[in-house]
Amino acid sequence: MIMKLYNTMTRRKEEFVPLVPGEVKMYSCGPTVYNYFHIGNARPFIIFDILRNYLEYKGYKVTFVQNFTDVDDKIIKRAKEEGITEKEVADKYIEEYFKDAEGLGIRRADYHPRVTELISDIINVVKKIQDNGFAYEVDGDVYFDTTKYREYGKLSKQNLEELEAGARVEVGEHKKHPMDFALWKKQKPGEPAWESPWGMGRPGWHIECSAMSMKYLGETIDIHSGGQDLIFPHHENEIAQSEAATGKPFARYWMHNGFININNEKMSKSLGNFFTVRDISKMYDLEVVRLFMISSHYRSPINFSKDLLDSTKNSLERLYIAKNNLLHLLENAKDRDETEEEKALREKLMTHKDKFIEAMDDDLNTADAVSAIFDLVRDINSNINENSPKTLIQFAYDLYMELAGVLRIVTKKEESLDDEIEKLIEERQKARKEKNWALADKIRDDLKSRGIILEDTPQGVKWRRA
RNA sequence: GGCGACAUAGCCAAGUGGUAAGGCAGAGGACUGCAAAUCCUUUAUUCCCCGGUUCAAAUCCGGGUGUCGCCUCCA
Repeated sequence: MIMKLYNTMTRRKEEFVPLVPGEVKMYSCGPTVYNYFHIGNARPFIIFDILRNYLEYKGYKVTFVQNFTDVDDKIIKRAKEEGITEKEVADKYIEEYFKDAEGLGIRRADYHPRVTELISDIINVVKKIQDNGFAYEVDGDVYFDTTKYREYGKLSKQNLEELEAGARVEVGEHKKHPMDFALWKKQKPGEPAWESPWGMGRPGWHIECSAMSMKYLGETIDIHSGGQDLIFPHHENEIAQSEAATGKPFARYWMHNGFININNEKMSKSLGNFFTVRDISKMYDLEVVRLFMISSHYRSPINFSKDLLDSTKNSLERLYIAKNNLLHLLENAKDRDETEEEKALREKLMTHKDKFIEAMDDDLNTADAVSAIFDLVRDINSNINENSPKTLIQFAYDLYMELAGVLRIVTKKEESLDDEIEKLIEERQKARKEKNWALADKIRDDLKSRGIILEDTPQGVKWRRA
């Protein structure tokens, strides 16, 4: 079936048909690496990682690019504060990005370009724009001339006059129009700079994404994504620059995720409701955060709180218990032919996969996809037990892991126990055989206080971590 | 002023014309030596309010109300 995606450009769900059949080229705006990334940054990283996975699951060859902005005012400021170089700041937080991203189950992109590595490519794009008559230089700064680009505002559905009314013009800027923006910024004392046809300077903020997208994916790409706040001005400017440079459409589908609020308020440092993923990782397994993010639709605004994470943690627990039950059943399963009824069960379980795919095809409705997994889990729990044949258990397990794998949840393996605890469990089993319930319960309570929960099942004792 | 989003049970959240998914929390039951896990039952005559269209609306239209966001760095 054909997938539908909501395209910000047309404000409609559209059938997704890539430019080259079977191949998808996607670019997602990445972090400015001056700090640990926060829970709001995490949302697009997770969502578009899942989009990428799902497109691959559907059989597309996906090329995915996500940039690191490693030259920018915030990085320069940070470097000055800490008395280290801009590169050291960027290197550190790129490394930290990968740590947190891995915890969240986010795969690395095919390319993670850094601005400082592509300066000459960026300069070339700026030159092209200037050669095409869409940019002008004023004393070492190069600005994009928005009045020359007739379609300016097509993504955010604004026109120049309206924008002008709300615009703020900084003193000392030499722009011809308030909405013009810098492609190249003249060096200021003490700032990192590179040689260019306009003298020493550094790229403006928006140009890097245009240059990187073109370099790794070509002049027209399939999907460009990011947070809703990037629609204007960042993505609007990217479109203007790129199309002014190439004369070709820049991206065919624009996808934007909704914001995360804290108690219905925007997260900001001044309100003191700012959470980095690193902070959260100290209290929760980050897989909980991943499940939380995909439990609602990516375009809806969502609230974030500890209570919501606690609730999600319990949901995830249910999924893990189901997985581990299947593994446990598999260990001692009987080899025998399936009955007609059991064969019919396979069909029933497959209906959940259909629902899953239908949901994902509908503009990445992960909330519905997750509910399909819960439906599958319920059917598995109700119908598969210690009497089920091995082939059926394996089938259920594989199906479950296939769907969970697309979302990259329920990925962790069961850990092993240390010898001391193994011994206590054996001791308890012995006590139970002798009907020494007092001792058996005492051992169970002791283990519980050490974070090990025991369950007595028809196939013997099972354990899990609290 | 311009552009836009959201409002569904105690909480979270799908559904967007055909009679309210799923999760968490709670209650009752089955199972168990007792638990845990699991399963079953139960929790919205109703989807912010008021009109309208329709055989039929949470879903479409009009008008309100409330909350939030972008237009300035921002996911």
